[in-house]
Amino acid sequence: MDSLTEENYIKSIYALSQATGEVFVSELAKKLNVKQPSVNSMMKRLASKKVVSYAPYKGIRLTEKGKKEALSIIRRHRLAELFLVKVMELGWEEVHDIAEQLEHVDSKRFYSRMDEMLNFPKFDPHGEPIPDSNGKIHTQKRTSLSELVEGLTAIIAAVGEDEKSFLDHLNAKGLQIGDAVTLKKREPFDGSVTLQHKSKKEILLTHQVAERIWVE
Amino acid sequence: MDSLTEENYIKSIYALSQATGEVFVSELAKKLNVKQPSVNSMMKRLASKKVVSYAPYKGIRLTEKGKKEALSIIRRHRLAELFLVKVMELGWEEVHDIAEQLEHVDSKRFYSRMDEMLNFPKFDPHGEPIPDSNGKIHTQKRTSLSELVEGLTAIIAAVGEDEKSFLDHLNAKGLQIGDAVTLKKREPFDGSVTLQHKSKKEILLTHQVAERIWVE
DNA sequence: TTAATTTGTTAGAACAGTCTAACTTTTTAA
DNA sequence: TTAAAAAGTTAGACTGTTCTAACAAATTAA
Ligand SMILES: [Mn+2]
Ligand SMILES: [Mn+2]
Ligand SMILES: [Mn+2]
Ligand SMILES: [Mn+2]
Repeated sequence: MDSLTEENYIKSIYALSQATGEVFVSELAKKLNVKQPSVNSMMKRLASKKVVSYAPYKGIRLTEKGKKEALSIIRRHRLAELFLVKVMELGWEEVHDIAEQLEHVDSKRFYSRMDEMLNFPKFDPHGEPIPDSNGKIHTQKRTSLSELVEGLTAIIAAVGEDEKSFLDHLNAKGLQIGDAVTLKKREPFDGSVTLQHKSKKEILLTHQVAERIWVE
Repeated sequence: MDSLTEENYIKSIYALSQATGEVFVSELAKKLNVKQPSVNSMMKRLASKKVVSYAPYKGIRLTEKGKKEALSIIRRHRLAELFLVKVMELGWEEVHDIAEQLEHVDSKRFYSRMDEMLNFPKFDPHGEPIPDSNGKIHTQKRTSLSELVEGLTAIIAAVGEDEKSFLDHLNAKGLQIGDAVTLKKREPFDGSVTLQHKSKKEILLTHQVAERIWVE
């Protein structure tokens, strides 16, 4: 079994290596708020556990075993988030921090009951896919609001971040998963976008925000 | 804030010092499955945090601050157990181990939602009282089945243990909180008791089991 | 009331996880 | 293509938690 600390490293390695298949020590250190030598010694440990493969001065990659573990942690995190929203009626902006803790609870029963109560859900409250119990995850590629063609209407499918401050911002703008929005105008100067929302209101988002909203 | 390890020490000190107000190093060591010197150094740490008061070779006692912290942990544990039974429909025999983990989750919202969903409950699934959010707990003294007068009928109010093996045994005997039982006979030789149960069945319990069942 | 036993303490080591300082390798830019 | 900057590594120290070995105090039994 992995310690809480090891689980957090594994999860971060998975997240940061999504694009290229590998992460660098410096990136991991920044993400986890530790110094590089800490990452270094943890990589030795995880390599000896066959969770990552890594050669000095080269990028870090998860092994098959490591990927399995990562997906299992992500599954627990996302199931927990959805449970907190659907069953416990907490806001989508407040569940991430609690799920960071619940994901480390060691109990098959706890998670299988969540899964049942939620009727084997496929997406978390932020639109992220929930890996199934075998670690299968279907990642469909989505368009970001920052690249949606002007004049088109699309449905908000996911948000690329679940930090409270970002979600508070979306709450303030009145945007939620599932909402239909029409892209009225994109400013060429700064990439900010004006949306027509079902609420009739016009909503202005900066590029920084728009690029974190995925539509279908 | 206390670490998980510190919280577990505090909870055990509270439990073991219930009767006399103090615990001994040897008792704590046994309960926590550590050696005496480990307890010793943790007591120094907790004393410096003003959580316990303790002088070398004397018993260990919680300070007022320590008692508050203990009751807060116990509240979280028991709320979690009840939540797991009532909301998540797990069995009373399987919730203790999960609650051992959930009690360390740091989130007021998580626990206040549980409290609301359960309608501010007073007892956990094993009949133990749940301290309120100010740390008030009402401990009523109860009679053990091992000292109930022959011929009398009483209601099972609580069980003095929540280990899976013990509760599995009660499940097998068909006993639950709230059940009415009549004490038919107590064997003078070994203290075992025969009960008349609402299910019509006669149930035989050893003294060891009977003394852990509290009735009103 | 002395001796044996039990209980508690100190000293010192170990492991997980982190850090700083110093050094090496790789990458980037002049 | 060399020099500066960035990234990675090693060594060594520190904290939290635990252990074993050795010793001291308190309790119990002879
Ligand atoms: Mn999250
Ligand atoms: Mn999420
Ligand atoms: Mn319990
Ligand atoms: Mn209980």
